[in-house]
Amino acid sequence: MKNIKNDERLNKLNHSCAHLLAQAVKHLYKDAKFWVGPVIEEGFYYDIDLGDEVIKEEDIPKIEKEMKKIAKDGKRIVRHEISKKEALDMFHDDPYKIDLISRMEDGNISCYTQGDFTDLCRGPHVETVKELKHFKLLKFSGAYFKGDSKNKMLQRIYGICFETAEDLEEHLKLLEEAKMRDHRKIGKELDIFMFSDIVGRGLPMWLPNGFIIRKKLVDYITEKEYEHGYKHVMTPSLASVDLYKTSGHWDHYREDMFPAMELDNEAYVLRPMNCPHHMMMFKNNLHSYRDLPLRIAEIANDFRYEASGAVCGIERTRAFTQNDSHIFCTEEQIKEEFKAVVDLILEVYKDFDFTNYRFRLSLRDKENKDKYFGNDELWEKSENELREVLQELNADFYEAEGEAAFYGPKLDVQVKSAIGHDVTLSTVQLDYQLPERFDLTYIDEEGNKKRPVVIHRAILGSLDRFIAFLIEETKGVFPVWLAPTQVNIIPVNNEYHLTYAEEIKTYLEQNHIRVELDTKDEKLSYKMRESQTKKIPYTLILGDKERDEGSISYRKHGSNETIILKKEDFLSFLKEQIELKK
RNA sequence: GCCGGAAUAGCUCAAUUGGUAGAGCAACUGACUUGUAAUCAGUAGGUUGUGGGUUCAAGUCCUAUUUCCGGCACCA
Repeated sequence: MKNIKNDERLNKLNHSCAHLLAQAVKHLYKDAKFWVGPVIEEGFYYDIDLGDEVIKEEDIPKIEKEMKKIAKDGKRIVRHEISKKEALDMFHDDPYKIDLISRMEDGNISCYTQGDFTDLCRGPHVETVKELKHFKLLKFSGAYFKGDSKNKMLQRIYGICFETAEDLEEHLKLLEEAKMRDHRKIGKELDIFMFSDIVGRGLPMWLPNGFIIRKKLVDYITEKEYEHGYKHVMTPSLASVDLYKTSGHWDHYREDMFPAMELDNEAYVLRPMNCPHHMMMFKNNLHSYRDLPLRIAEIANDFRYEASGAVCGIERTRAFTQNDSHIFCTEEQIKEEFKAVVDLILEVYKDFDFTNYRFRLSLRDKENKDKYFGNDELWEKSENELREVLQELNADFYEAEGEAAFYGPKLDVQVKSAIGHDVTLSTVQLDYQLPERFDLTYIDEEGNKKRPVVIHRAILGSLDRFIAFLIEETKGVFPVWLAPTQVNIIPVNNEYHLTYAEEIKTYLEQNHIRVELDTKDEKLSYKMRESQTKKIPYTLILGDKERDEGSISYRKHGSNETIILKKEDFLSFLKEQIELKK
């Protein structure tokens, strides 16, 4: 999909189109006041204050029509520079513009005028509105002023503009195709998971197909972690409120936890994360510096009372499973351990053929320091440490302020979902705070008590979200080792070939292949179609020929080719693909 | 949580201005006995998310509520 922001010409077109949108809205809503209308990767938007009015679905075509009308009229877009005082005069009755202007420096304030509409803007813009021919308004919604939920909600309209009709059409087609990849759609079609109103919002139930995928992923990552020196543990899905008061989570996230279960003298909560349990596990022993790094891992169920508007399929749920780990190490070991985690992430992504991801160095918001534990010095230090490691790894990354955890900075691995959500798949976090709060210590070479550092990390992140992404990347065509059904057998004729088909089924089953035999009284082509739409990796056709020579003929999903192999050769061919990930 | 929208058969969707809820696929039954993406015929399937209300009459209008969808905010 085209990134509008990265293309100079498209950038101009879309920015100008945002002005065109504003002008059209001004024609239709006399009292409209405008906040900002930036270009984004997906096109542009404009945030508008319509007083008590809100944009409705039926308003969008009207606005679009007015935009076309103005564009056809073909006014020139004229730039003029004004002083700060002139700007303040010009927009004296517009609190939004005054807000912007007051934060600008005198001398380089520019405006753009097209016909009866003038907007404060840096530019650049296209020459005339006539150039804005191939645009579409895509969606609309409320959006908080300055992105703060304490502020008033403005009306936001999204759109996109292209140079040619073909480009626009192509883009709209891609958007449609992306919807077909939506994990919620495929998850339903392939019976991977389900939801139920009466079970509750955001609580996924994994159907047999989904369970196999989860189990295989758990086996995979557990084995991999053993290879990398992790020790797996198991801890309960709830804990006393005191535990979270100690960790600080109670103060920070109380509202986002399921409410406490209060008993006579006790109070428990469903756990929203596993760090505190693992901290206590570390504290269970006296540790020598020789024990470090200690890598405790768990496939852990967690529960978060996510805001109703945040819940999204299995991408964001209220009950989920983390592939979590806490690495307890000395300060000297941070870099090495951090690097090892990044290497592990890369290794895993390679196994899944993931290439569309970006590293994000998530830093604290310097304007809002009270949101975070710890002092400036420690934050500077840990942020620098992560940055240095990334540089040493030659990793391509971007920095994002305000994305850190309250206890430390993070390296997040960001991916885009089919419908365009920017989500975190994997994360590595550096933490000096929880060891302090839990008073964790180890004994160093000189026999002194020292404070360890904790690296929090999740590779598959939450299994749920990981599977959501996996579904969208593969379009439901899972690699053989993960596919719920690996082989589907279709006898040419039930009367003559069923016995042989059953024989092959047993043979494969005894060799741990997940196999189905389709005995339905339907045409071969009908069954082949079903086998393909269910996205089963291999479909076997067994008839006279195969029975007589003890062979199988298979067709790989998505291919038209039929290949005949001895059953033993087919088995080793399958095994090869399955073993690859172990 | 906030703004907007939606909810009809297992699934995907129809149903003029309020006037007897339909289709395709799936399921089931029967016929056909088939070599690589849909064989034919029949049967069954619904308190239109839920609760109130308006009306002679509500899938359709009003209201509350639940869930879902598009964004915003949030994301340990």
